[in-house]
Amino acid sequence: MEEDHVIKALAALAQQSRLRVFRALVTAGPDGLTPSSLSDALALPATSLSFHLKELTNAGLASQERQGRNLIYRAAFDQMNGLLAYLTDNCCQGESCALESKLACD
Amino acid sequence: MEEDHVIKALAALAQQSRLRVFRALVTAGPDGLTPSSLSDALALPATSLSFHLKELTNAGLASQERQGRNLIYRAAFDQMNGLLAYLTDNCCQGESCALESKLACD
DNA sequence: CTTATTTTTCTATAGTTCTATAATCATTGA
DNA sequence: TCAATGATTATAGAACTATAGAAAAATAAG
Repeated sequence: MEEDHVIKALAALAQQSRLRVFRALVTAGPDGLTPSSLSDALALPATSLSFHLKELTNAGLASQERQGRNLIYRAAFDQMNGLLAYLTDNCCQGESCALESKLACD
Repeated sequence: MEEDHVIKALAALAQQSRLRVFRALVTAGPDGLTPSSLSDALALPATSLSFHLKELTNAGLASQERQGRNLIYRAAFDQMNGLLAYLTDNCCQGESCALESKLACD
């Protein structure tokens, strides 16, 4: 993943409502969630939720699909993998991070 | 790591100059770097650099120590570990992330 | 003590983000 | 077509963030 893309993804997650939305999408798994169920679960006004879902989508961390009258949002697991890979590779090589992941595999 | 702390750390990294500064600190390892060497390496004005170092420090991702006339900044590897642990545990459980880390250990 | 060096703080400005309200678009069913 | 439901867009104001130059604080050396 490129630096610009990483920054967008980090910025997308660096906000309480969006981090919660993303966690909810991750927990929901491949089935995804509709805005209305997210709105109920997280007690967010629909209009705020829509704003944040758009941010997550623009950052590539969520995808949108229409099913009839509803939209389904899903976490983009591959993007999240890419983000984590970048952070472990580029921001953790100096010391304990690399060490720990090696240890975890012994 | 708590949600608030995670959000601060993500926000601290979600900016080009700061991500670069942090990467440089990580690469430098336990020796750390002075603001002047960072300023040279990244072509950042001292005043901007100071602002961003402060942000990283406030987020707990860097530490500061004085050595005579110079300051030494170091990456906080433990905090970065905590951040990565939170993201893998809370934002990646649904599907491939957990899977991949398991596979990596086989 | 004075001066030079390193780094931070102050101040001002420009730009971005978040939130809420109101209006609009898209889909379904009567 | 018309109304109802699900969701987004538009807009505006408040709060926050980024940048840069000038001034100030901390330290070391002469």
